[in-house]
Amino acid sequence: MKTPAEAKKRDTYHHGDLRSQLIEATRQLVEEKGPDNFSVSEACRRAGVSTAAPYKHFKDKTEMLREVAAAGMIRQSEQMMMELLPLSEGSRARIVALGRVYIRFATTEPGVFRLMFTWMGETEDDESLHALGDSKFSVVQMEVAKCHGRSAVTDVDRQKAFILWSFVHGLSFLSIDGKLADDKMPTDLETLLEDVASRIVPEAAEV
Amino acid sequence: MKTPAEAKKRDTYHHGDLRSQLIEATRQLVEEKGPDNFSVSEACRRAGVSTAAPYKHFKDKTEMLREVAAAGMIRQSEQMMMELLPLSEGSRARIVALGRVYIRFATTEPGVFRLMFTWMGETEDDESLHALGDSKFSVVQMEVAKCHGRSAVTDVDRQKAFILWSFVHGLSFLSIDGKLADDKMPTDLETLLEDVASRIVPEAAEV
DNA sequence: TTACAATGTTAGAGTCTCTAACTTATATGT
DNA sequence: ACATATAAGTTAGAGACTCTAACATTGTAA
Repeated sequence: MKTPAEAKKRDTYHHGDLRSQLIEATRQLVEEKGPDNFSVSEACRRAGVSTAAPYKHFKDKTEMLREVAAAGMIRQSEQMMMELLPLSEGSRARIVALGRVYIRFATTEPGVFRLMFTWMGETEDDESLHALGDSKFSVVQMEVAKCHGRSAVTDVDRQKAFILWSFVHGLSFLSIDGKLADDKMPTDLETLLEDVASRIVPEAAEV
Repeated sequence: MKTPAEAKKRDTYHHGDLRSQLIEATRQLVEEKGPDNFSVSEACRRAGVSTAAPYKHFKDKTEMLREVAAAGMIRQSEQMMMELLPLSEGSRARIVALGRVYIRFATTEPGVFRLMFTWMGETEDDESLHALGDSKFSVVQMEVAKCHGRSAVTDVDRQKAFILWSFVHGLSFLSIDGKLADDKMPTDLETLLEDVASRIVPEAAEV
């Protein structure tokens, strides 16, 4: 008598993999409905458990969303590192690549991206999200330093990295808000990134 | 028998100024609790009316928040225009001023600022919010053109304005997320804005 | 194997959004 | 001035949601 739309009923009392499946359901829902319209109930329906089940694994709704946000942070970092691999050290192409991947993540997973920066301003958040963000910033700082042929990061590098980060961060939001539509922008994203990078960091480091 | 904490009871059946007072209560709550934790019920309590009253003035919760967001857009625009007044035409100081006010608004009213860009990505939003944002962008485009001694906006101006906007937009978010704390940034905001502006627009227009 | 810890369940309290039906004040037409 | 329509409140309540309490089932370890 199970409805077709209903998720497969378990034959075992215990789910076996509920925690991670709830996180995945949460991620999907955040993407589909937006971070605001996510409900624990619906995630439970997708995972095929009662609405009380999540509270054996998470303190509350916020903690579930925080898990998704943290996973997003890590996923974005990994993508950035991946893109860096084939590019030669100290080249400006690496700076451009970091920006490109940052924005690609935002446009590919706008819901999660928004979520990642939703609670940033709140005081009660744990440090882990901030730490994950800071580590990404450190990478950019390092790349800027290397573009100048330095192995240690100076204040100038920090400032330049911050400018680049702000630009890319803002561009990401404007993109998912539809401001990067073709009729708004004269040039494409790649040209834009190149343009900005060229104004901040030198062409190549003198070895 | 009225509790002291309770809002003053009306002697008239009709409130008289409910719509605007609900908007103001909403604005305050968005600022105090954040856009996510706002509830219509609490706004009603503040305004001293029943929880059904708002629905005579607004379609739903979203429409109330949208009003606050739109008012924020306008307020921010006004502040930007205000700051522009005493500065001479075509000077780069005007560009810097626009950025400074943009960020000042974000840090002064972080709740409303977040709210303004919360629904931007959603498809069902009406055009008014986008239109308000676009008009601000147009101002920046004009200022960039004037810095180059042009009276009409070219594609180059558009692109430069977009870069500036992205930067300032991202910087605003990073600021309210605590990334602009003293220990993170070597220089102050004003220096940073000057630095960026100098990389995008020329010092002064040749008349 | 027997007790305990982990992980499910149902029931329900409390909150929220929004609608329906009703009530009161205000505005309008003659 | 008076009747009446409309605007703007009210209470009651449906339906959804978060989270807790108490109970049920399963896995694990002494």
